[in-house]
Amino acid sequence: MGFVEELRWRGMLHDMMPGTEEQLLKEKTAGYIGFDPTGDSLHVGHLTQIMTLIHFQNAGHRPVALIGGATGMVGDPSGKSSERNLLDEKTLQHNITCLKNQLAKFLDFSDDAHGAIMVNNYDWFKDFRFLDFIRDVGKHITVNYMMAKDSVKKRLEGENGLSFTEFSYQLIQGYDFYYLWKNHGCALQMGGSDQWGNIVTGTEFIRRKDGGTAHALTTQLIKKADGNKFGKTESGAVWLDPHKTSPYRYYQFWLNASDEDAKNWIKIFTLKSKEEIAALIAEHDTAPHLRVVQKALAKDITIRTHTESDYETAVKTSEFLFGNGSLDFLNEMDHTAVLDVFDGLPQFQITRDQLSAGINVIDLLAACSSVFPSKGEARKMIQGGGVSINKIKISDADQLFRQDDLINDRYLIVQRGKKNYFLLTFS
RNA sequence: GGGGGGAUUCCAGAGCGGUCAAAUGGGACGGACUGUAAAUCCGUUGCUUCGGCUUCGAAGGUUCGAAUCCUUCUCCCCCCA
Repeated sequence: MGFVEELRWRGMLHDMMPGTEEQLLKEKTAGYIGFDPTGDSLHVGHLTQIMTLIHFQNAGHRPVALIGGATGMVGDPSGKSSERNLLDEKTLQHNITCLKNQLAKFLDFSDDAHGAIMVNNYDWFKDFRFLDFIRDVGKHITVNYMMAKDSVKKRLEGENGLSFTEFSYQLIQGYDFYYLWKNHGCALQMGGSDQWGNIVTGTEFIRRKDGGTAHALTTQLIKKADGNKFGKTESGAVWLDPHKTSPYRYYQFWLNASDEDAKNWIKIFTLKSKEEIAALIAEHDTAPHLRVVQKALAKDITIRTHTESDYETAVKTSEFLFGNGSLDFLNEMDHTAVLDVFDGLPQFQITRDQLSAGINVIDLLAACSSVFPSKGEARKMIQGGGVSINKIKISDADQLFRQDDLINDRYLIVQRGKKNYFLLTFS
């Protein structure tokens, strides 16, 4: 199956320039996607682009990951983002290394014909002088053309205006495409559908400057079925870096997908075949409460993002917390095993001697630990029936905890709401 | 350079000199119902030793009393040159 066809049945394809599919079927092609190194980790929002590159590579083409060391400094007006800060060289270098390591988990960066490569546009922009740029690049694209872009138009009509820096973003990205086309034979740029305008500026620039042909392909932006933004949870973005988002949380994020979302996402974020997915969905529909699609989705992505054993720990933890695992289970485990199960959950250390007089729940949760940011909030939540300790709902805001309330002689398991667990360790 | 408008609690956005910790909507969080779904309904959404305390761009001032009036400053937007 061709690359485009693959994206199509998976529901990932948004738009492409005429001739793109023909080009890809005709010969092995290099294609790129840009990533901004604004942070030291990618998050699930980037996963669509990563999957696109994986499919691209699997179809026998050469994926190019462009790290936007230069563009990241400028800020793409396509988002609602305002001006970005310049990253210093050191941070940038650090971020690039981190991103590369993450991408290397998903793509094959070996040296063969379709091995992925990674480039940084800072390399060709850092010595590009302003006068050279406006003469060699700016000359070929009219302002009229640039102003017609939706991203620009929106900002022009909006309240906040648009700085020249941001306005010039599409030229910079356009030049990237030209550079890769010229030097790496890169004939295709891919990206989210919000990148269409920027990508097309690139193909246009290539045509006007060198009379060359290049192609554009965009993918669907992922949204949740209820219209909310994909990839955000109460604790912020869901990162691929296990230190920022633990494998347990990562697993939970996918497991919590609604039925509708899971059925779409399993096509997008796993490499499972059409038949496999159809079978899973059919199975799911006969017994929706078992959530086989969510489980398959979460398993597949967790393993590919992290490791098999991370996945197993996440499942074990989930089963204990959400299943009917009794506290005896924990009491029987040794300390290290307990810590293993709770790996990835927020933990707080509290000194043991505070227990002798008994600690009030409110103090325990708001002062001794940061389960709640303030006592008032802790109290309100308890009154609202949203707090459990050791799986027992707290009904009295003045309840005291003592030595013998501890599990395994050192732990308290705090539950805020149904899904948020915290481990308090006394030492 | 000239003229005009604006800055309010996470966001958007009301706010008459007292009854404003500040309408309303969104978001977020919690509860009920469930399948750790969706939809729906309900509650909470500055801090508190529950007496109060600190908030409405910043600093001063007028008042018994100011988010609301005055002065200066900072920032933002729009229009004209």
